[in-house]
Amino acid sequence: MYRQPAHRSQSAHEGWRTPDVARSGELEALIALEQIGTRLRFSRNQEIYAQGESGGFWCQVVAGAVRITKLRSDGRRHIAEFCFTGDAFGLDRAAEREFSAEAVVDAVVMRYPRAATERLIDNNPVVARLLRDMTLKSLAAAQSRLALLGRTTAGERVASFLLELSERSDDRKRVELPMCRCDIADYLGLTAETVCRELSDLKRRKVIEVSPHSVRLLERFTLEAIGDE
Amino acid sequence: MYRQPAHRSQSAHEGWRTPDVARSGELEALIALEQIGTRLRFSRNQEIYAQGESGGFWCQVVAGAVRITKLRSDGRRHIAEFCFTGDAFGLDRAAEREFSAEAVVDAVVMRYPRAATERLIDNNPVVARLLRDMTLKSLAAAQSRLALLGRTTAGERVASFLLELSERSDDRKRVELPMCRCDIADYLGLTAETVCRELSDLKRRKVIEVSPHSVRLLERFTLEAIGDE
DNA sequence: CGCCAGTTTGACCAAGATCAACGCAAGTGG
DNA sequence: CCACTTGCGTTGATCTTGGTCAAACTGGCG
Repeated sequence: MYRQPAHRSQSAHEGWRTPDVARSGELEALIALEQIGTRLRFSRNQEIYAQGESGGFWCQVVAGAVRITKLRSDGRRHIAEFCFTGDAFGLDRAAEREFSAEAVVDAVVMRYPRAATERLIDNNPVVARLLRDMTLKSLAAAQSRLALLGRTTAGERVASFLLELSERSDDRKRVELPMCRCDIADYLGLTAETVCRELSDLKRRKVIEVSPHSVRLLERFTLEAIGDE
Repeated sequence: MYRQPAHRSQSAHEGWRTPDVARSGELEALIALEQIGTRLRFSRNQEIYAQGESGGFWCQVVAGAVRITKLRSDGRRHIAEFCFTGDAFGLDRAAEREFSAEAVVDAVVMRYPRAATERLIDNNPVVARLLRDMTLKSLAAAQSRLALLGRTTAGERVASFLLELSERSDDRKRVELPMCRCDIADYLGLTAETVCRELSDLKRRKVIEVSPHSVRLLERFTLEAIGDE
């Protein structure tokens, strides 16, 4: 999995970097993309786009966190994805949005119009590759989450959620939880109460320390044993 | 969702067609792709590629059905996807395969080497677009399945599974089930027994008729009511 | 200080898993 | 051709996990 560098810039380019050596033309591609994009600011719980809207653009998180959610007619909510700095979202090209996107905390987002992006793609293979890599990354993430939701216990889900966040954290031992418990629950297919209980259980077993918006990982190894199994 | 034409050819191009008018250069793109591909035949339950292998190629189903599975160390299995005629699979470009692919029934598959595909992509925007469309389609499918696995009851899962298959079936009222009950169970995150019970329940309520490898939809409307809700 | 949203904990309940038995059709070998 | 096996499918009885409901707690913030 792609790791964030320890020192982050606030540049809109953040997250575009690939682990391998940059290919020729990549910088130009990034500049071209930045030129068609708009930088936007959203406050906590503000909607970025809504389920059912037409999707004339896609986005990338510059700072903060975004949740991609689906609300069912009976009120049940599902969170498909949490997006952090560097993550792209809203790439799908369906006629209308299947999901809505909301800021979990105050966030900065680059928004790219789809039509202009298409033109760039057709004229610049490097842009095409960037976009495809991002899409493939989303696909891989979605598929590994499918395996998680399909066949795992509540404990396993919570453990691998913490590990997933810690992979993306600056400090491997400390995980920030910008979202509330019911967001986590809707992401993991559990209830907020069960998430609480599993966190408390891990706390009782001295695997983690818990506070409402952050967790300290005391025994990563134990967590991994729970999460993989 | 994209519907199969009523009359199918056995051409490797099957499934490439898009609902809108073909873009210029599309035929050339398809021919170029076909030239780098190999046509392969697999028998029931035969492995197409294995979890952990290096993924130097991607595939497309020409005939039959393929399941994309992940086996966990403790024996629990998860099926990420069933692929039918026209579906692409193994697109991800990770160092090694996260999932394995197996023929559900005897199947014909086109296999495309990744390196040659990359060259085509860089030289031909139409090929790039085709590949990206397929990837986006897989992504959309994975995300809507996430919502399904996250927050639904056994009955809802079975109902929407039947509807999903009927969307892709020639005869809207008759669904073929090439896979066994435990495949369905591993796909829906249930047990084979629960799948059976839900099917029996729908049968009892005269919504469907069931035989081991096919289902007749008597009351599609009821099924939709169960599936959406 | 008191309020409020979010978190935590407990008691109870139900959906679905597990375990077990049986049915049934397609091989297989004598 | 018929016993026997084998792999699925179906059904029932019981148990467990996690959901539901309710109440107490906590930390920010006006």
